[in-house]
Amino acid sequence: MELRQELRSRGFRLTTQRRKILDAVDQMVHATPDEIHAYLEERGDSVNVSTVYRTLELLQKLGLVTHAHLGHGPPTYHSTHVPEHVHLVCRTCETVLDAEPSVAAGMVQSLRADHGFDTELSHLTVFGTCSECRG
Amino acid sequence: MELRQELRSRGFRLTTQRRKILDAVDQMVHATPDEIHAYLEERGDSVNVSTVYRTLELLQKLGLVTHAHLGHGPPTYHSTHVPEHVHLVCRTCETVLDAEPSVAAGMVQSLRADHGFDTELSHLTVFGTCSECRG
DNA sequence: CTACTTGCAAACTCTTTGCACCATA
DNA sequence: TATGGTGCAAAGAGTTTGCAAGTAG
Repeated sequence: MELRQELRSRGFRLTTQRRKILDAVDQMVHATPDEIHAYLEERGDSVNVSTVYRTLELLQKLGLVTHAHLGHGPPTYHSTHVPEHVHLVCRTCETVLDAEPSVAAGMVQSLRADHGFDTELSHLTVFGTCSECRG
Repeated sequence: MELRQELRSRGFRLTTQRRKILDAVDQMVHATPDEIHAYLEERGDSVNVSTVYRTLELLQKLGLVTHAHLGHGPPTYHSTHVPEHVHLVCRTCETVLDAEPSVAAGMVQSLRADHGFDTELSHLTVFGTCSECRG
């Protein structure tokens, strides 16, 4: 199990809570800390909120999850098992769509060439209006 | 004065606070509500925090300011007088750079063509690593 | 056993809201 | 002077932290 190894190799312990939280992130695809907490609660796998926050930070340090900011609210986490993608957030209906990283290829190149800036694609959120809401 | 007209035409009043807050946003270029509040405080132009929040929301509705999310924290406001630009945020040193909207032209086209998605460029924040931090 | 983890509760930060008083038009 | 606006204080979300008790290794 990947989780166990990542943890042990850095002196951390594998606990029930850590396994449950990583499972939840894997299954939920896009989830905020609160949503993860609620999800586990529902399934009777109650884990304290502080533990959820501490664990997400740890899993992120281990490279097993990442997060993106999909608007005003709390950050959204996803498993790094899910293929990398760009988030499109509609500011009218709040819907979140995923797009292939390739759409941003040109921008990534320009930013590297013109600004020496190395873009983190999995963290990219594009705000705008979706086709539905453009009418 | 643009502000007065925008307000009056929709039945709002021009108050000292509203003028001060818009001035602050114009001058600070990138600022969170708290920073705006602190900035005014320092200059002896004390305005209550709730008024700062209420006013920013109003100014945004009037199209005089916009905001972007530059990370975990509160949203960052800027005057719409400032030319439209894309934000580059370094996740290592937290620095915020601005880039010309043209870097994203390709992405905007792809998203429109492939997803019918209309990108709001002034709201675009790209996370990554700046040249300094790449070493 | 021992050090790492968790749960709990309290503290904090950011933001919103209700209400009496104030000021613009 | 009639609304609309402000300040204040309190209430709320979301997140962090200190500490005693629990548990993996």
